[in-house]
Amino acid sequence: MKLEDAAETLAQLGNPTRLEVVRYLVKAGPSGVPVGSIQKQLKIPASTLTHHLKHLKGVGLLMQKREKTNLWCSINFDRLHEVSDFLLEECCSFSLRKSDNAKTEHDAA
Amino acid sequence: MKLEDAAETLAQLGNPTRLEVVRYLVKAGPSGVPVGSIQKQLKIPASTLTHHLKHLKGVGLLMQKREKTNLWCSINFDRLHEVSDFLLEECCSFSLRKSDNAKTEHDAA
DNA sequence: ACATTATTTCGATTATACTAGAATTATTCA
DNA sequence: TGAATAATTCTAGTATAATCGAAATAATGT
Repeated sequence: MKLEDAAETLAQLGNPTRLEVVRYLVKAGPSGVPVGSIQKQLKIPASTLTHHLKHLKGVGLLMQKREKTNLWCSINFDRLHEVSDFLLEECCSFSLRKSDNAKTEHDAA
Repeated sequence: MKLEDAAETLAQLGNPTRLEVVRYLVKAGPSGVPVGSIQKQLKIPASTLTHHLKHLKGVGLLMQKREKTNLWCSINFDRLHEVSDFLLEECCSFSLRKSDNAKTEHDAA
């Protein structure tokens, strides 16, 4: 995952309303929920919700499929994994040596 | 970790310049690097860098300690873990069913 | 076609973020 | 004290984001 993509995805997750939506969708599982259910449950005005869903879809975190009058929303779990992996990849090489202060490998150029 | 805190932290990580700084600091390891080194390496104007460092410090991702004329910056690995854990916690209950997820009929309209 | 329900677009307001040059402050060392 | 280096504050221009009501569109069932 490229840094720019990771940053963009993290930025979209970094909004309390959207993160709440994401959490709700994760709990809903792979089958997802209709837009209207999200709206009623989380009490987000319809136009505001559409706005945020567009953002989430834009970074590939949200998948949608229409069924009758409802538009079902579900989380792209793979994408969510990619992002958290991006953060973990960066720090896991040092996470096992958190107390190791002896080694210094900063390159000053 | 509270949703609001996670959102705020993710928002700070969701800026390309800051994420680049974070990546650089992670690579530098626990001992960290002076502000000036970050500035030269990543070619970020000093005032811009200070601005971003303030943000990262504000959400507890950055630790600083002065030594002589240099202000050494290092990543708070625990904090970084907390954030990625927040994302993982939300999706790990479904992470074993990723193939289900991939199979869902999602039209990329 | 018409009514019903679901969702989106429009539009306007308000707020916050990014950027970076110039001036300033802070720290150390001779 | 004065010079040198390091980092921050000040300031201002520019851009992007969040919010949500009202109107419009889409899809379905009768």
